[in-house]
Amino acid sequence: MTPRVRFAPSPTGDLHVGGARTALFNWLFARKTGGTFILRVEDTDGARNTEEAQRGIVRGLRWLGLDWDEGPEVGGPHGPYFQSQRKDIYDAYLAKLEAAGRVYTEENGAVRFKFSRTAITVHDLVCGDVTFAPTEEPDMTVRRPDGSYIFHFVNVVDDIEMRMTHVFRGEDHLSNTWKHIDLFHALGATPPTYAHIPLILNPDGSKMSKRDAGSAIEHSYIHEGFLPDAVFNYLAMLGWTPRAEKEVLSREELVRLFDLAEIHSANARFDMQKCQWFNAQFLRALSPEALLAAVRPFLDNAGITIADEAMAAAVVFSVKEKVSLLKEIPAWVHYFFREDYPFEADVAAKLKAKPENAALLAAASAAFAAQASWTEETVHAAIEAAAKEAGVKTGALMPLLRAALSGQSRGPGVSTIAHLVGQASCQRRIQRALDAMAAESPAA
RNA sequence: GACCCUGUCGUCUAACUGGCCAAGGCACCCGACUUUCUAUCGGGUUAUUGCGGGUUCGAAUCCCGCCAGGGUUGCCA
Repeated sequence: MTPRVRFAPSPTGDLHVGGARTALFNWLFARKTGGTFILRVEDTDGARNTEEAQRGIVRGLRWLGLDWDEGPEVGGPHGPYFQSQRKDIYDAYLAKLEAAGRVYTEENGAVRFKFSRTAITVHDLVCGDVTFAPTEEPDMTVRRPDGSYIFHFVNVVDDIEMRMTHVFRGEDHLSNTWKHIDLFHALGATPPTYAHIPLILNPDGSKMSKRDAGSAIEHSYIHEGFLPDAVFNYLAMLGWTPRAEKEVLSREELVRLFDLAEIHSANARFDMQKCQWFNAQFLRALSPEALLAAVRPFLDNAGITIADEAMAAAVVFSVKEKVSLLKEIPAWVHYFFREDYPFEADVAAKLKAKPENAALLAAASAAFAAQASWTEETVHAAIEAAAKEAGVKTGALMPLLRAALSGQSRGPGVSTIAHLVGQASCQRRIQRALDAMAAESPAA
């Protein structure tokens, strides 16, 4: 029997890291074993579910590349995949429970499931055998007075109906699993194989909830400029360590290495810095074109207009080792795309620091103007020659040129900047800097 | 409160079925290099493996107790 696993979110809010990680482990298992990954929307609580939340979850899963084989948008033989559309099925299963004498109706109409009140053992792939003593809890409500059904019931019914073989979910469900097993037995079905994976905690060890940093996929990752593969990689390693020499791994490598038995049983704390480190690693591995495509929304958002695609790709590529998040890139490259960039305070001060700076810049400008070929190498050579002729070290001229050409004190190599903005622009940029220096330093 | 899970450097984790100075990544600190850096290179600090007992020649690994964190205990999922 090929494995069938599912991710069953409730659309009450954004896709949460915990949920994303649960989906990811299910996906990894399915892809590893050649099984089927199903997405089922548990929207039985009409009062709390929203259409927008549901779309957000789908968006988040797609962004992470967690494609499902059955579920919303793709269909499948066991649909519908929205619990809100499966009432007839639940009614039928409730009738089974009735026939077996395992339910009773209260005065207000709510229906409760009679627990067997025997010891129940959960055979968990991560936690081992966990035995729960006969319960003293009140019987469990499975249907509300208004006819809608409760999570525990529909979850079990759908796992039976959708032929789930394994159920991998957060450890917060472990304590309730005996109820599900009780239900499976009452319905004459065999429970799936369970694996309860550890929860993700905040850095301080408290429970990570909706509003905590790093909790929402869309807000904390997509909008911040993370790469899907990087988040995928980091999430996979929260609670699991692949047996590999390295930890920066591709999706394919992660699938190949995945082993459910290696998942830890201790909760993991979320480390945003490590997550960003992963992102930096993946960022550097991107080609100029891929990097440009990824950063484009952030460039657009910063009001940067691109005229030359190849040049833009080379530009973002030149700063890829300076950043760890895509959203940081615009601040590093904006001056490449405009010539009215501001001179940062310390940069302006540096330019005016020495009276001879103007002459040095003018010399460099003249050297640039004389260039017949314009490659990074020839530009570099021209700068060195200009410095030598002026009697200063190359290291003295470089910072001045950087300041004049970019208005900033940080960035890619000066030759790279000069080469990318082009010969003509270099002339204009240096002249503009000279003008600014003259205007702001009447005394000199 | 009861029940369940867990407890190795700040953090994520290693350490074959008990056996070499408890290993690595991230973070941090220092140094070097460089035209800049949130880059790169080099080096380094941080753990009596939650605490206390016990078993053993030997325990992070096994047993007991305690403590701490998390979870569950809903007509939420």
